[in-house]
Amino acid sequence: MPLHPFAKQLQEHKFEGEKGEEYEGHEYGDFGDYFRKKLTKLENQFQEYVPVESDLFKDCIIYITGYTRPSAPELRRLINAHGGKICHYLAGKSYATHIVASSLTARKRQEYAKYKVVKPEWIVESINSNKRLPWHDFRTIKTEYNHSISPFAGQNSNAATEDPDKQVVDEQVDQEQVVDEPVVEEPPADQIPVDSKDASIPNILDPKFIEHFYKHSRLHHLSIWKGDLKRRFQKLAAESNQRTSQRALPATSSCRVILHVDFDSFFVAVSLLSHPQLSDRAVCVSSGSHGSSDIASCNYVARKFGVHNGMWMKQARELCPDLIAIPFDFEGYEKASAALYEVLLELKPDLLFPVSVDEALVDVTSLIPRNGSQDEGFQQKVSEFLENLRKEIKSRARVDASIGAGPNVVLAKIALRLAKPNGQKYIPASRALDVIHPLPISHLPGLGYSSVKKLASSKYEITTIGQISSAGQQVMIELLGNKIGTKMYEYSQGIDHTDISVIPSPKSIGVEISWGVRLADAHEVDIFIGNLISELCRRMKVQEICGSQMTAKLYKRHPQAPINPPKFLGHGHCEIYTKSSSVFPLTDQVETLTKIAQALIRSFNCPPTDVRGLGFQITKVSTTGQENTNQGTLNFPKSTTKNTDQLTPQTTPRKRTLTAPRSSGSLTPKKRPMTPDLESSPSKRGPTRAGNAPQFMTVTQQFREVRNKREPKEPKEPEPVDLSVLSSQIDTDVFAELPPEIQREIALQSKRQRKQPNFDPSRGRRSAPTEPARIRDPVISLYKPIEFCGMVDESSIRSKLRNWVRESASNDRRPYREDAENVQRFLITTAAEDQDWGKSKRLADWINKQVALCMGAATNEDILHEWTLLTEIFSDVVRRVLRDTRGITV
DNA sequence: CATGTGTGGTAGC
DNA sequence: CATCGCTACCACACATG
Repeated sequence: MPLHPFAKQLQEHKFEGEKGEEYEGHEYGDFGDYFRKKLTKLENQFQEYVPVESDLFKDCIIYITGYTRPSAPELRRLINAHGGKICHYLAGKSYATHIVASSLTARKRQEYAKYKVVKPEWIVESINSNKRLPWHDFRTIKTEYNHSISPFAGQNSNAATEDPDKQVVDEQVDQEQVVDEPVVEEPPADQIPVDSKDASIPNILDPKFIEHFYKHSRLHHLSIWKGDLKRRFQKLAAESNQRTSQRALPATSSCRVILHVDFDSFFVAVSLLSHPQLSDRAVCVSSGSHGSSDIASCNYVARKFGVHNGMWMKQARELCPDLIAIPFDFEGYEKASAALYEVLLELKPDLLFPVSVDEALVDVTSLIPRNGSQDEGFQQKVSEFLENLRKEIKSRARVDASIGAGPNVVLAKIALRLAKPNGQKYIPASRALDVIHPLPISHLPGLGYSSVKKLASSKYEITTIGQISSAGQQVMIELLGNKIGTKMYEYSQGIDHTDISVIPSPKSIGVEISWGVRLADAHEVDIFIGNLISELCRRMKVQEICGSQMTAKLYKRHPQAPINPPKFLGHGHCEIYTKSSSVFPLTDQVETLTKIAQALIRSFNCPPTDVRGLGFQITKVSTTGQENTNQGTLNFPKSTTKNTDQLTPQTTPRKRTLTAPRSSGSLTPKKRPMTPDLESSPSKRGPTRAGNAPQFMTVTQQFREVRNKREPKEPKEPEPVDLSVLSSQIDTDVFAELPPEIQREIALQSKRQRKQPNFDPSRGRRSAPTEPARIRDPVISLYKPIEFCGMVDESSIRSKLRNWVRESASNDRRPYREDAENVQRFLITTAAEDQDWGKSKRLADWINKQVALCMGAATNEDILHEWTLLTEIFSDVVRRVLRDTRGITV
């Protein structure tokens, strides 16, 4: 029997390194992914092997979406047979030439406005009449939608060619214009009008959406900048520790001088550098001028009207009708930030702890010498120091900075609030209580909106720091809990134990988007998850972080919330759910994490159209980079760099009290290295590992162990198929096509694992026995994966399959991934190639029967369930292949 | 009581 | 038309055995 080239390829295909993964082509749970990829591959193959009947759709790249008649697979077959190409997802705006859809949601109508969106009849009737009919006659979207685009775009870009700023300044034009126009950062005039639609948001399914969103998200930038700074200073600290011996920290905390340095209304100040003529006006930075746009930052002129950060434009306008909005200037922010940190580094402070892109804590104790404890001139010296520092920052960053100073962090922070705008304030320990007690509790770092409200509305009616002090520690604990209560009480006494000498290593890494998320169906949800996880993994690779657990977060539209929230494309009022996976081996692989993520989200059982946001966080992390032991003390060797002391009027050599390093200093190892993988997932531990005294391994070492382990040279341990992941991996197309009872079954499997969001999140429920993504102990045995090399005889195949099922049943074993792969591969080949097409169907049925027979009452329910599901998948894949290769429906 | 999960709060503009 | 509501961490209540 001559092998069809496609079948041959399948037979010979090695599944390792499917997509060029360096390792863990066999990471657990891969089977589901394999299944999905294989189907895609199948379809791609068909594009080449299906006999071409005509050239009708030559050069057409067609995307099919939603329910269609004929079905999507049938349409695919027809299109392929007539010279067209299928596009499996809308990769970019321009990729697909046509979209086939019977109907579209309003949102999709908008999204697809630029495409040729046609009804399936276009395909069918074109084929029937043997010529490509004009697509206009089969439009899904009515004409008006396709018009409005280009005229507007042209107008937009024209407007941008004029210089809006000049106009504004010279003529005092209405602010409304000012608001809009600077927002347009524009390409040169020769830009093609239609293309200047850079402003349009990419399709949510397009990976570009995420890129685009993050590019414009201020909160994203803030977080990323902060992370970058932390890493940078951690590295710096590590280096400085290597070069020099431990440098002693100033003796007691009470005589230290900590600065909290921060730019005034940072974003707006920097953005104003490009609009200097507006600096006396009420100005804010926001991404648009319309009602629901967030105010990221507003200047003090605007603040006088009650405008504040985070407020919506709509409300701000009511308070301050003349408010002017100017656009973000993310590059400018980075530059100003760099200038600030340069200045601070040049100080060579005792410690430098980044708080934010525009904000840092600096220990400058040894830069301001003190003559005895009762130094009358000390305050003056501090004052001069701050003055000079602020001048230097201003001259280098071109933006005003304020500085708060105090003997500890909390006092420095409070002082900063008092210093703003463009000022400085030193709170010496001796005057601390007098200064802070009259202040409102909102001045305390750590008390946000909720806690302030809680304290004020309590029976103690606490509104000032002084009242915290008199209420006492017990009351605070009663109101805020042990830790925070104690801390806030201490703050009220001017006491703070915050240690800025250590920059802790990262404990988690995550991504989240809860804006612009509008998804039509489960398939789209999966695609979006995939894109998010890709982004997450990209960051993990850059940061050299691997992790062993995932927490998924879902924003679900609140049942009573409107479909379209007041904020354009915002998440509106949502119920938020989180769910963690069980622990898995350290990884940073997209495929693995995507599957886990999809399984987690699926478990929420949220209608896809109600999804308003998704987030994923990786925990139990380990860095692959250099040594991960705790460091972060930033000691600056005075000798190695030249001292440009212009900021330190006192040129006295800094005194270095040679006390012993503090217990939390950089030489102190972390309490105990985390052992995420080896502890929590013993199944992945190699047999030899037990004797290895893992407690002496650093995290890094452990990580390397695991990493090496993942690419085993020795015969692999068999891995069970993880059906909770697997089932979630079934292509939604496939899922939709599964018989209802199987769908229910799969849904049930998810339900059984955890509560549904719709339910009251009461805690009383038993937790389910199976967790998603759990890794079971693989049996290390004489296991050899099932093979069918060249087998043709049906009865021998049957007996092989029966033995496989029997043996597994008698060992009460879940299906192993590799077995499942091999069986499925064999079934696909048989279905696609064997002269006797019924054979594949019979074999699938046979497996089904054997499972029913062998996996009796004695079998563990979960295992039985997995086997059952597996057989259903087999049957389904056979059905699909038969239909797609031979047009046979069974 | 040690441990894990889900939720809530905070910070930066 | 709009808009770009992120990220990391800590702390707690509660469940589990």
